[in-house]
Amino acid sequence: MAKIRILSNKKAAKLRNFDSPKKRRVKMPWVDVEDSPRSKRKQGKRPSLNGLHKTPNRFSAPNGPSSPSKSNGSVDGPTKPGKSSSLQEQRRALPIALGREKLIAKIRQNDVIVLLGETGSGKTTQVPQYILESGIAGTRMVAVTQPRRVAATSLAARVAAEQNVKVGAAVGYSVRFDERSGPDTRIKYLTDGMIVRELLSDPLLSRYSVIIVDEAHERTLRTDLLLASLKGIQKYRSQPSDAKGKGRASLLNPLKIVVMSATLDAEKFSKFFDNAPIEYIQGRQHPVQIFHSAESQSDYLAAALRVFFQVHTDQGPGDVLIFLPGQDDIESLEKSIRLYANKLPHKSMEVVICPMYAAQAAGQNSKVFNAAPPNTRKCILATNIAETSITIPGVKYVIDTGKCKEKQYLARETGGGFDTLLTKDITKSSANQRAGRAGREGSGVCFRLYTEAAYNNMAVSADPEIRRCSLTSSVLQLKCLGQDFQELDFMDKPDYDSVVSAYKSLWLFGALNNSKELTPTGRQMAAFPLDPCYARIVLASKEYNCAPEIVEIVSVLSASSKLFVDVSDQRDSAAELRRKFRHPTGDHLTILGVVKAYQEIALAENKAGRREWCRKHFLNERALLEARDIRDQLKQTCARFGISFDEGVRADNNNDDAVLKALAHGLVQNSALLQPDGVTYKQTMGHTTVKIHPSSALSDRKHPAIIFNELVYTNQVYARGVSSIPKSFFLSIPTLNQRHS
DNA sequence: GAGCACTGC
Repeated sequence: MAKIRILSNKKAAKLRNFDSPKKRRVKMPWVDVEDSPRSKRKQGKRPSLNGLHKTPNRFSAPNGPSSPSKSNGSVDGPTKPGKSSSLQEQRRALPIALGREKLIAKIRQNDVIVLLGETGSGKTTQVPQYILESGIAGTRMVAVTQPRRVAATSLAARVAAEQNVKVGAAVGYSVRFDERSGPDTRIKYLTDGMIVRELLSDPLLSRYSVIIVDEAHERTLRTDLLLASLKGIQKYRSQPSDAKGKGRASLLNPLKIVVMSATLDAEKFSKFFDNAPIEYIQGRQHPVQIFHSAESQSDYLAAALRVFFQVHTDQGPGDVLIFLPGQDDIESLEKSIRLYANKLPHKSMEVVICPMYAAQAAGQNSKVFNAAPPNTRKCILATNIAETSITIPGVKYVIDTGKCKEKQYLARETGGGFDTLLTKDITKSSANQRAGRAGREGSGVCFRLYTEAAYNNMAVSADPEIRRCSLTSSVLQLKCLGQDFQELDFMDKPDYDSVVSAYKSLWLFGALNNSKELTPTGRQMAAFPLDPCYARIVLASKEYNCAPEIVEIVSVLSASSKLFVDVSDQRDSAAELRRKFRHPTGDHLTILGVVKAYQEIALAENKAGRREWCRKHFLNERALLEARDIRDQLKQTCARFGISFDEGVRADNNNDDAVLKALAHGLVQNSALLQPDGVTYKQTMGHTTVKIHPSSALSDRKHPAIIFNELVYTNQVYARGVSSIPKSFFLSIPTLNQRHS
């Protein structure tokens, strides 16, 4: 069966035309593809092609070239200086250089300014240097925060080169696992998570005289937390010394804040900082011509397929980037494009399809970064990964479905909440960012598979993370600063239920006592760079004497990449190979088994051998390596609290019970009991009925009681990362009845 | 019977 997606109007399942005031008609030489035998349609899922052949697509004319404005995590400005060309010349040629003196004056006069700069304006590399060169920073440091690590490190490298110093000297960076800064460092690029960590040990950020918050429009939870804290810190540091009976504040320079953002929501930042002045910096992005669909598309996959071949057959050279919401759409579109590409006349250009999403195995997407061979067009099918984190060379055409998947935390008054992961319409800011991907190297074209009216109706930017995430970790961090989350002045108020559910979780962990005060346990938990529930598990492992095992497991769970890679066409053989790692109690001990096996291989094999072993077993080595770094970091924190690693991970499995008991301590809220139907489970705390996710080692078995890492609602509520525990374990865990002093 | 993207002294 062909897969038909109905989005809005069932009757509109027939594909509509693209219409244009300019009557821009495009011929579709591939119309005969519709004549492919029906039998072939059965092979694999792919979009409905209803009406595909009937009328040519037409796009409405753009409102002239557009220069999308959201900047991305990569280095602003030219990034490949010729060996001999002068970096200083390049600096002077940047759009921002013209306004240098004015900008310096503005920053000198104001405690806060909001800086709007388009991609390519050079704001992220130049403003810190201007501040330093003008002497505004005094003797302290300039911090530049970034949401992503790669951005922080590559920006530092660029600016160090411009200053003609080594990274770690006058210009440095600080990201997790990697710090390059020293006593001489004056400009420091760091992740927003890192500066929030610094806040915990230095609540006034006394090492800095200027904080530049870059990419503020992304509104990560940590950026919002930082902005809220900065407001208070700034007030405190500008007080006269006797105002609060403490002299300490006056010893510090007043703090200057520069908020850098995309153009769309600058007013909001300005208002938040008492109407701080807004400065605008012209960008230098190549023009991107934008076409909107004349009518809304009920089937974005079919529409994307049509438009791709339209571009492929009618337009000049240049790679095509198609934005899709998720892996299944990518795989399905890949099959369709492959099928129809084979039916093109021989003289046409070849098509190389590059799927791109985060769960891919290492190296699976390497061809995307190589230039396409002669007479070949790359077609990149990507999720949001290509929107900000990865820049793909050669892209001239963007096809934007207007959809993405977004995680949203649904807090409940009882029993904790769960995440939803649903396909949603993108935002204006995201749409502009996607279009901008066509103009990285030259002028480009973006085809939007939605109407101009739909674009105008989009939200300006995504709901800030503070309204979409669990707040448990942030509430705990603020508690360590002696602050209560709900008393802080945030740009957007968090959802009340989320705050309540965060406090409740922390109380259940014993991190807060009955008076909502931080306990010693809570302070210890906050010291771990972990989700609070995992931090609780690590602390519990001391009691049960299984810290080595727990830390291995928690490290893998905390790694950003998934341990098991998914190659959907080899799903069966992958499952077969994984069976030998499968532990009867479930996913947690299965992970431990994989880590142990990898460590044995690591002793016996060289780098290539290890990589081959991972590939053969469908394991993501990147996840294992990242987990190793996390483990080493966690061991250091453990050492501070007397958690011992002397015995190491036991070779036999007779510590399994202890491991499961420790896990249960952090996952109290994530537990469920088998229902009489023998398929679904009911939360022990809360009323949600859940199923075990099919990727779990336990999915095809029945267990009276389970604990799990997370609940995600996609088309059902699934428990992921599941282990079976004896019901009696619940008795040993702190529950609602237990009081904390 | 199925997985948007980031991040942490």
